[in-house]
Amino acid sequence: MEKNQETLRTLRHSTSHIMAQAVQKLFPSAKLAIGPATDDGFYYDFDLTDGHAFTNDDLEKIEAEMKAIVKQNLTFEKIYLDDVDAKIKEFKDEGEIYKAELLEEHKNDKPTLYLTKDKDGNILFNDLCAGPHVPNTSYIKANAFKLLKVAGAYWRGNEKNKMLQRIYATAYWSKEDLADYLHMMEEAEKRDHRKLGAKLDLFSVREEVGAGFVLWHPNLAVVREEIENYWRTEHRKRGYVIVNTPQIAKSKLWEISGHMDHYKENMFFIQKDDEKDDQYVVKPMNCPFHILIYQANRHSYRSLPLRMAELGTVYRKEKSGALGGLTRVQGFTQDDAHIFCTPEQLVDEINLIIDFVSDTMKIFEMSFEVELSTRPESYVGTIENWDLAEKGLKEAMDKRGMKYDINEGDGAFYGPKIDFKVKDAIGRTWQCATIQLDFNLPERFDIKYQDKDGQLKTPVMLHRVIFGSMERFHGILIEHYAGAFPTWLAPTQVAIVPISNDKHTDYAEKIYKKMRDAGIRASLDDRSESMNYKIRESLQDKKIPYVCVVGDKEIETNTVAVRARGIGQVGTFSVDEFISTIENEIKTRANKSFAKKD
RNA sequence: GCCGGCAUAGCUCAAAGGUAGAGCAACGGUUUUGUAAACCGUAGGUUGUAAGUUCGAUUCUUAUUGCCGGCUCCA
Repeated sequence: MEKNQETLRTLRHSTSHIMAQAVQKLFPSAKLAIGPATDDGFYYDFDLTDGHAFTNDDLEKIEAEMKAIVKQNLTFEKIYLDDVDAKIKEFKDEGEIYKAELLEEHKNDKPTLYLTKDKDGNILFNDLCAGPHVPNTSYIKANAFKLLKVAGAYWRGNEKNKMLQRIYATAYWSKEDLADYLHMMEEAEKRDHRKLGAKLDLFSVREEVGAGFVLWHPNLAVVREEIENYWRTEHRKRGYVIVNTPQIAKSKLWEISGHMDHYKENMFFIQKDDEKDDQYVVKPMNCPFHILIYQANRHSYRSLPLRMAELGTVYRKEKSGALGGLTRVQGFTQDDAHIFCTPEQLVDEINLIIDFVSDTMKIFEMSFEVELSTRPESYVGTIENWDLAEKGLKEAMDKRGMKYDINEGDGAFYGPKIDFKVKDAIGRTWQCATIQLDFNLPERFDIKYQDKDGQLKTPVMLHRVIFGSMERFHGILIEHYAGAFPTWLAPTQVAIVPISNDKHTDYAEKIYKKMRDAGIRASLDDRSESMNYKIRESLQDKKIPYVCVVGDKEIETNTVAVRARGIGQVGTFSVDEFISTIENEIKTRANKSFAKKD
C-alpha cells in the first residue's frame, strides 16, 4: 500500500479502530458508535454506559495504550457476514446497540466486519466497517498520531438522541507530518480573531450587555467604515437603491411574513405593559420592511428589477452554546438586499450577484467554496417553481464554469439558495455571501407588478448578502490578514516617530498635520520612549503598515525615512512623494505594501 | 439547548481552607535617543455573580452569568 495523500484517510480510519480497541480495553463500559476519518484527522464516538466522562488524563492513557497496540504488529482482516441476523443479535447481547442499529440498516448491502488480529490469529477487536484499512499496524507509526480533544456529539447528529463522547484525533504517515500539522494549528490559533480582537483593541463582548452583542472599538469601527464605504459605492454603481428601516415592528408584520410561525424561537420580544397593547418584535430580518417599501408604489415590468439594499441590523436569539467571537452573535448587521424581478430577469440577476460576490472577494484575496441547496422536505410554493428556480441557479453557475457542491434538501423553506463559504484561520468554514430565492414572501404580502400584457403578476424575489454580516465578515477579515490590515483598512496607517522629542517634534507635527489633511490616518508618537521601542510597538504590536522616522537629516531635506511592517527599512522619500504613494495604495485598495516588490 | 472544560490586576499567567504574586500595559520621574523592547519608582484585586458548608471560603458545595472545545442550529 502506497503512503500518499489519498491513502491518508485509510490510515486515519485504521487508527480510529486502534483507538476504539484501546478505549474498550481501558473502559470496558464503552460502546461503539461511529469512527470515520475527517479532512484532517479522525474521531470515534463512544457511549460510556457507566457514566464516566473522558478527561485529558484519559486521553493520555488511551494514547499510550494505542502505542502499545500498534507495536504488537496486528493485522486488519476483512470478512463478509454470512449470518447478519446472528451478528445483530450478538451486538445486542454485547450492548453494542449502535452497531446493531447500523447493521440492521445495512443488512442488504453485503456488510463486512474488520477484525484486528494478532500473530497467532486471535481476534483482539472487531468492528462493523466498510473499510478499506491498511494491511497491518506497522503502517501506523506510534509517534505520528495524537489524540486532540473530547467533545459531545449526538448519536447520528440528532439532538433528540443520546449525547455520546467523541474523541478527536489525527494521524499522519510520519512524525514530521504530524509535527507540521500541530505547528500549523498553533500558528492558526495566533490569528484567531478573538485573541487579536483583544490585543489590537478591536472589539469586546461584555457580560453586562449580554452574550453575542458586540462592542465595536474605534479601531475596528474604522475598518468597518472603509468596508461600508466600499459597499455603498459599489451598490450605487451596480444599480441598487439604499434604504433604512426600523429596528422593531408590531407582531402583525411578522404574522403576515410568516416569521411568527417559522422563526419565533429566534426572535426577541418587547415586553407588553398591558394586555391590550400591541406586541412589538425586534427585527430578525429586513425583508418584510423592504417589501413594504416595494408596496408603497405601483410597479411595472419596466421598473424591474428593483434592487433594494440596506445595512440592516437584526437580532436573533440563539441557543446559548452556539455563540462565539464575531462569527456567531445575536445582534448583527447584514449587508442585505432584496431584488424584485420578473421570472425572465432571474438568471441575469443571479449572475450579477455572483459577479458582485466574486469581485468583492477578489479585493480581499479571499477564496471561497460554493454550495447549492435544494428543496427541503417541508417547503412552500409549487414543485414547478422550485424546479425552475433550481435550474436557474444551476444555469447561472454552469454558464460561468463555477464549481459547486449540491446540498440536497438543505434549502430554506421558502426557496433554494447558493451559499458562499469562506474558511477561517483554524479551518472552520463560515457562510458569508448567500443568494436565496423566495416564493413565499411575495405571495404572503401579495406584491405585484404590471406585465407587458397588462396583467398583474407576482414578482420573483431574491434575498442576498455579500459579506453576510458585518460582524462575521470582520471576524474572518481579522483572521485572513492576521490582524495586519492592508493600508486602506488599517486603523492607523502611518506612525510618525521623531528621533528626539526635543529637536524633531515640530517637524513631525507638521508632516503629521499634512498627512491628516490628505485624509491619511496618521498618528504622532511623541511619548518619552526610545525610538526603537516606538518602531517595534507600531510595526509589530499595533501592526501599523508604515512608520516614518524623522530627525535632523529629514528636516534638512523635507523627507521622511520609511519603515514598512514586515519588511523593514524601505528608504527616504520626500513628504509629498510618500503621501501620494500612500494615497495611491489606499485608493487602489492594494493588499500589498508599495514597499513589497513581488 | 446538550456534553465537557474554564473564570485570579487592563493583558498573559502564578499561588493557596487563615483575605494573593510576577511580566507586560498604566501612572510618576530620569533619559532625547538614527531604525523592531532605555532605566528607576508608584499604584493597581470583595479572586465573574449569588447563596450554602466552616471559627474562617478566593479555594469545598450548589445555583447563575459569561467564555472555550464540540454536537444541534445558523449570517
